Amino acid sequence: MKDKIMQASIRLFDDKGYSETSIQDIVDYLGVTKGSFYYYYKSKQELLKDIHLNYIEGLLEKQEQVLNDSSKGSVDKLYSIIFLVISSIRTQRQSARIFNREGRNLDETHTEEIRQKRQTFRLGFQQMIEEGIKNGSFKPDLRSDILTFGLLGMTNWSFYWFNPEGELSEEELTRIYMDIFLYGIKNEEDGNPRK
Amino acid sequence: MKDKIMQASIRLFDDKGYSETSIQDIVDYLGVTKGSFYYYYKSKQELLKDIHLNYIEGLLEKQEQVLNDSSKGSVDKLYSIIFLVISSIRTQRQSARIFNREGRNLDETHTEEIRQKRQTFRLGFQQMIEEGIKNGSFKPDLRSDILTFGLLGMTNWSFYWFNPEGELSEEELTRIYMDIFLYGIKNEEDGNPRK
Amino acid sequence: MKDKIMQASIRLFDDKGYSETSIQDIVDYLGVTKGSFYYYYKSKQELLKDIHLNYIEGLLEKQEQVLNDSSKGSVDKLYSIIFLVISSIRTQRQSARIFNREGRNLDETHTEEIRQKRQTFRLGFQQMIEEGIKNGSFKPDLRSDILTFGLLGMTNWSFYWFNPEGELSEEELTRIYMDIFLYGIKNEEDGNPRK
Amino acid sequence: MKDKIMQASIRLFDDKGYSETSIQDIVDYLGVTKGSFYYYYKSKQELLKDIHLNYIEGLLEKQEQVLNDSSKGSVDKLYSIIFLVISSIRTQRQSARIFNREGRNLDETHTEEIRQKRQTFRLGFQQMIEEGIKNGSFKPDLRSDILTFGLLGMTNWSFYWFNPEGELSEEELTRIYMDIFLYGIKNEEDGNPRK
DNA sequence: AATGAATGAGAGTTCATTCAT
DNA sequence: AATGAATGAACTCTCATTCAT
Repeated sequence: MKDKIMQASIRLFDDKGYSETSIQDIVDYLGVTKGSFYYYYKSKQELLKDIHLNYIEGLLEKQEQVLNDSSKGSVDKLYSIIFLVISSIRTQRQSARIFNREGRNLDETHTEEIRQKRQTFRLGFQQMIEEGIKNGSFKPDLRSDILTFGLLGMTNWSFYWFNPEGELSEEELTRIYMDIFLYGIKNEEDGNPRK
Repeated sequence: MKDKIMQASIRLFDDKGYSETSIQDIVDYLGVTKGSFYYYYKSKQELLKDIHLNYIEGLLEKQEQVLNDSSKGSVDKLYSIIFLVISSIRTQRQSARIFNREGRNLDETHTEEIRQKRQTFRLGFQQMIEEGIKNGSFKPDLRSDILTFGLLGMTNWSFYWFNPEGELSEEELTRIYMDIFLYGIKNEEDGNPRK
Repeated sequence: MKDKIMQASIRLFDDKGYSETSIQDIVDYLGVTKGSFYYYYKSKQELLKDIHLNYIEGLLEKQEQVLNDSSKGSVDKLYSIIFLVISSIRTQRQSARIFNREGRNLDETHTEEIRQKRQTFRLGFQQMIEEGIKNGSFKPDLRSDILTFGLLGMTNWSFYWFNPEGELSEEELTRIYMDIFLYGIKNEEDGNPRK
Repeated sequence: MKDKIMQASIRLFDDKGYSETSIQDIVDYLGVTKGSFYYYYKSKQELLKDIHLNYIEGLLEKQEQVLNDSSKGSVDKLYSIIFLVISSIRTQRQSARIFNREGRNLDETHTEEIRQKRQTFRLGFQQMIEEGIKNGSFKPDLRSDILTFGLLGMTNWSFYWFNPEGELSEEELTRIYMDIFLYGIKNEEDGNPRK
């Protein structure tokens, strides 16, 4: 039941927003009563916190696996992490959007906890890029911090438009992103190089 | 007064969220009473709609100027639009974040209107890229739609981390984004090309 | 209106108890709506606090007048304070009972404030008795503190049984209490003194 | 277990109040579950009723012993009953306070039963005083009813301030009360008799 | 142009109680 | 003898909105 409540809430929070979704909405959706909700969750806040933790901890775990995979080079790791995010759209889109939009509604205690895990993810990404720079995979003069923000912006934005059931597969999208990031979009053979 | 209400609301909506900000919060902030608010705005909704329209229409206008500037090549236009967005962070950050987060709270009538203007902006961007492909500035095999989403994701995300008062100027950030997008991050001189 | 709410609440709180009286009960009694209540009072707590302060401050004021009246001897002052309390039963019975029963439901901040004023009243009483001992009106070996508690117990208890509309007037009750306290109940002329 | 529930409840009801104490509070305090509570008590009401009956019946029993002790004169009986109440503060303070504060929360059926026993106690007290008047121990012109209310007020109030572990023993307090009641506080040797 | 009083619907939460196991 | 899941009614409080002035 506790899990059913969370699943329903994720759907509704993503759809209408955390504040706009009432406990009544959630329990109506499940055909139970408000008392039931409060049997499993101390408050609406706690539910939101659980959704956040669930999401970010899952993401961190998967990221770690990629980063610690010594069989992969930097380019492969980059691919894997981007793919990791993109492929999570299918299963985690709603959680991810809640994660990115509703953090403000967490209370102070959890805001900080979540903020730190979010940062851990970003810094893990960034370190991987710095490694790639050191080992010569990536250009030497890159701003790894900004590049990280840029990559995350690009992938995170995908949660708002990419449809994994559509014409483009997750692998293809990841490939396209990689091509852009690795080689750029400038046509060097147009006779007006670096115009 | 009407404008003062909007400015206060933008600040508060960005800070706490639309639903979490009460009319009382707004009028307290200004030291007036609720009656005043309703003298100028029919409803909270209408205020939100005005904030949305204000933002997107300003953006569209500026975009048009760039797109219609026949003195600029595709690369320059790309630079200008990215710079347009980045430099709006200083003056429009709060509006932009509200625009990207609170659209859900518009009523059906305005949802559609805003959605279309948002799309107009995106398609304008996309067309510019397609032109660049046609005229040989950009690589021929690019997916202009996805590239547009990617670029927008990158720039829009900047609203959440970039500090225009910080060590990095708006021009520098735009330059860095351009370098990444135009030439990529792969180090081709590492002896292991396209590893 | 604010005052009407307080008067209604005093009646209801005394009748059913603070916790057992809902805001709904109060506004139903007055034929208004819950919103009205919260227009005048920030919370149910605040209302309770106001009732407490109203009561104890009124009492302290009247006590001060008696204590500062230099035309009165100690016995007269004793009479006056007892009469003060007894005669307040007619107009303040409900407030007094709330004051004595519901202090627990105040929040910490106000608990302390009220506790101090309550103590001020008691210590004022006690000092008056000590004066009477010093000036020879009362017996020299009395425990003024315990006597004060005893007197207060006796008078406060009256709020639960004395009916000012009944056969006994306020003056008569005060007189009876005075007689007991001044001269005791023991019949010294019974041939078996101090049996 | 049933008794442990009652003991825990007495502590909590006295501390926070009947309405403010939830069944959950009680069972948490004991480390059991709500089901257990309802195995032993039909309802929260029933528990409150049991606490009331327990208290008043114990008191009545002890009172009866005193009243029926033909070896005691009226003054001794008075002493014994006051001592009975004062000494019950140590063991029964919490029950007594609940008894005096929470009667309102009993349902109609039990309100009446309790009211009658409470009255029986008071009338027993009063009769004893009337006997003392008849047999010449007490002054002939006393209002026994009011005197009884006064005595009870004085002793009952002690439940809110007297600390049996403090500097004053139960015997001493009773003695002080007796002195006041028997002989009064007026100093007859001050040269201004009955001033 | 602005106020202050009032509304009414709905929010999150608590809680005594029931019942199958 | 005791549990844990579930209920449903009631509770305090919030808030967008209205309207006479």
